[in-house]
Amino acid sequence: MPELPEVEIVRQSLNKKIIQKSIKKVIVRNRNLRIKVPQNFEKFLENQIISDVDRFSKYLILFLSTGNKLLIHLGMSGTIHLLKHDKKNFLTNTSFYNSPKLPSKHNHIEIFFDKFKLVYNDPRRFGFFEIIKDQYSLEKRFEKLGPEPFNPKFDINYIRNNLRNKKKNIKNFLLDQNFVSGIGNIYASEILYLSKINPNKEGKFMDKIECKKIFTNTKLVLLNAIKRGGSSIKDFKHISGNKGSFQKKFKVYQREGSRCKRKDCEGIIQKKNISNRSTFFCNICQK
DNA sequence: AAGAGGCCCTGATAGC
DNA sequence: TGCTATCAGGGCCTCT
Repeated sequence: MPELPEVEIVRQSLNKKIIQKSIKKVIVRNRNLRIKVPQNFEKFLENQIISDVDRFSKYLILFLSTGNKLLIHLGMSGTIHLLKHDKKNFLTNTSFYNSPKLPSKHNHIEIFFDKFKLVYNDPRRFGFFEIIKDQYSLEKRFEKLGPEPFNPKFDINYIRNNLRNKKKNIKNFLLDQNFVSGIGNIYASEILYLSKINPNKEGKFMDKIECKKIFTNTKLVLLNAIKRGGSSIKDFKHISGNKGSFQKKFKVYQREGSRCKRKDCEGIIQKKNISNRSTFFCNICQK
């Protein structure tokens, strides 16, 4: 589900609600996430105050008063919800408000604050919660990841130098988190459409102008998605249950068989598997 | 070493 | 109705 824009929307909404709040209680119902939730996970969180909520790429980072950090990844199907809880009973975990928007299954982790609780729901369990001890370990954790598209390091020369002599196609480059981090399967197709570049184009055949388009449109697509509250394809995104609207702006994603949206183009949007991920592109204007 | 493919997991949907 | 197959927004590991 969540690419950089969706995770950024979650960060913003969490930031408003949980900063300076104290964690009263943590309940883990299923430890078998992508990374096993350790037995002592709860003790790292209980009685901690959240000092900040940050994001890198598709990762959320909650800063705790001890200096520990809680790293959260939503995987494919993870969602975070904030719900009121019955204060009298929350320690016994019996009587809760149940938001109609919150699925009844797969609520793996619940973090209780004074007046509400954070619920992590994730049917496929590709997401994870991980305690990171300090800033150094955090940097270590991310050291192999490439820069975000907004990082000045991600410039035209960086792109050109990485693509040079490479057989790997540009779609796979955009999905490669060690090259640039934060782009996922939806926005990769959208970026290539805006750039008029065929997703199968090999890195070594990308000229300077095309690299410049990648540089510009990567930021453009992600920023527009953030502005619109992200894309809600299947699940809801926001902690409130509200949906983003960027999916209405998709030029190619899930539009196979439809006409290309460029005024002067007669093309039809194609769907093709590239490295087992569905890829959408115009058969005429993406060269 | 680079790059392709398998795999982790559940649920929704399509087709028979 | 109830099977089976396919696909889904991610990323790590293995194999060639």
